[in-house]
Amino acid sequence: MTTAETAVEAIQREMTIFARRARASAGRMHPELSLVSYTLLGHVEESGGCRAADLAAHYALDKSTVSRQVTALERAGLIERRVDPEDHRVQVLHLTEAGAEILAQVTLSRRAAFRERLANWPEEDLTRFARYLERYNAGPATAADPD
Amino acid sequence: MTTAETAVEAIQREMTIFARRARASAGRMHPELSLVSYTLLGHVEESGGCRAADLAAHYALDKSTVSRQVTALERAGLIERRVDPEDHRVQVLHLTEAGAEILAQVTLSRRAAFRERLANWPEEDLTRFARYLERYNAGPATAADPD
DNA sequence: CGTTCTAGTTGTATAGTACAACTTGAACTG
DNA sequence: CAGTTCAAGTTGTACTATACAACTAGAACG
Repeated sequence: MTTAETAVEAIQREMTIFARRARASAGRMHPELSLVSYTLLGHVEESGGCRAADLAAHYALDKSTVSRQVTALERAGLIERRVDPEDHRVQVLHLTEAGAEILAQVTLSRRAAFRERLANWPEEDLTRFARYLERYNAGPATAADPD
Repeated sequence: MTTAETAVEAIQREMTIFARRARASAGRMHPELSLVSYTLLGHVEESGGCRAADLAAHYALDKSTVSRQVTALERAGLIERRVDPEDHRVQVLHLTEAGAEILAQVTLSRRAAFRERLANWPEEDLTRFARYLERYNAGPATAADPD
């Protein structure tokens, strides 16, 4: 086996480990927010207001799933739905103040966890690792994400 | 923000993206095998026969969850339970021939997917990326995996 | 013995998901 | 412009993975 093949296997193995851990912790990421609702909330913030259908498309989720997540986030007071005056079928989603706060808080606590985990890494390794991950994720969707 | 902080944020962001994709595809990784059952099956193979309690401990799953997964894998004919003659409470799990075949096949198809995704990477980047992932996963369990 | 520990199963509940059927509103078309 | 088709969301239903708690069966210990 070539060096490159060995490396690919190691990448596969480590990505699988990470994916498994991710899966295990996704539901209890934060008392307030699961991994899914965190990412949805984050997208609503970044986009500055988007539709449920945008979330479904972006995250490859069924519209019914998004509908229920949105319902839950609204019940929790983290987002609000504003009916588009141009098209009454559309609800534009916005963070509430509470939603923005929680999102910021969760982002900070996640960041602190990552910082801690990466605390002893030399800067050069951090930047290279970040570049590799970006490159990996930017790749075409294949069975390796992480199928 | 320092360069290192920027890199940590990028790592967090990319790991979150990966975790979300992992979660989305974990259930439909392969017609035969979900991500969880794949890893369980892999562990049974590596260990050369282990108990359900070992799997639960290793993957931080409840014993009831493992019990049901094992039941499903047995129903599918991929593993068999052998009652330990020394201790009748214990069932030692072994791959069946079919289980070993399916596991090998899934491993190959996953490897092919990773290979394809990483096809254009220079060997040096592959080995460095692999080292970074290993180092990341080897770190102490924290909220960043990927909590 | 009988108490306590261990391995695993089963009952029950919850979260997240998909698919299908439906509702409502918009847009297009003869 | 009426009728059809398209689009955005919701709701009904079902399934999977999960956890926790209660239980069963067997082992160990004293």
